[in-house]
Amino acid sequence: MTQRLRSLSPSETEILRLLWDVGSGTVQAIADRLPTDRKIVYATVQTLLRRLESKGYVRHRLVGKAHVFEPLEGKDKVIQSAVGSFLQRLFGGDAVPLVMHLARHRKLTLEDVERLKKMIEEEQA
Amino acid sequence: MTQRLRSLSPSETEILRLLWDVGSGTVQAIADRLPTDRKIVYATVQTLLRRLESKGYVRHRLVGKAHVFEPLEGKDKVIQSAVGSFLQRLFGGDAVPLVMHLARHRKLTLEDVERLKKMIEEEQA
DNA sequence: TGACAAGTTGTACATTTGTACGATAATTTA
DNA sequence: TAAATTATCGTACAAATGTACAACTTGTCA
Repeated sequence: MTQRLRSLSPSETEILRLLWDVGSGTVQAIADRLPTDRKIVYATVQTLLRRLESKGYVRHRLVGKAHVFEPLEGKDKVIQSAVGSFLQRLFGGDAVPLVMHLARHRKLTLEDVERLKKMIEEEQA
Repeated sequence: MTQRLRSLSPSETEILRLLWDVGSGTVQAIADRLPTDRKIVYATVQTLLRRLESKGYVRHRLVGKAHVFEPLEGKDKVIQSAVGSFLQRLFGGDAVPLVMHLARHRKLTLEDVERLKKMIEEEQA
């Protein structure tokens, strides 16, 4: 019985994403990938990783003295839940206004949309 | 000097969205629009509206004994900021994986994408 | 072998968040 | 006009969040 996914705070989510990006890494490795304008210290990243671990999203193993963390929960599952609640909160669950917003603010190119279209056509087949 | 937008908590965002939907309304009116599975009482909605007011997102005027709340900040500005930080947190700022996710999970139809495409073409003109 | 560096652990703590009760005031109704 | 209703206001409070210091441990290098 896989224990219910506990909710992720924004900062935790941020850190978890960085971990997905690298696959696995030490506290230091994660801290290094923070955008330069994101000013939190090593110890804070460490705390967030600990919390992610206690919530069951990551685990670590020892490599020498260092803890190497790696994601546990499937990325897609986490994203689905995050996107779902975000969508609910801000748009009542409807994705359309969100993508319209993205388009209006030039976050999507024509090529992106072409790929998107292709993907949906395949899904339907 | 319009004071910096203070951050919105998830619950506050949820309530603010409902207020956008109705344009303006009393605490009761907002509470009534909550999805039935969202179990928070009148008093809680009231607190959230008060907090939204103290953060400068809404204001109220008296109509009889009741407080009628209405949004202050432009919806688009708030959405932009919310979407922006969400995107940053979960996808490092790139909108493409987000829409791909939506497509894969059938949150978007072909017609949606057509409209999207048209919109982008117009934007570019 | 003794000091330095790199890590971890325990702990802390102010703020924000989620949620709501009880008291009070005004309004309607019987 | 007394009772019921409807609202607000002040306040509360536990939990989650964001952020981080200080102490301890262990491996490494001079």
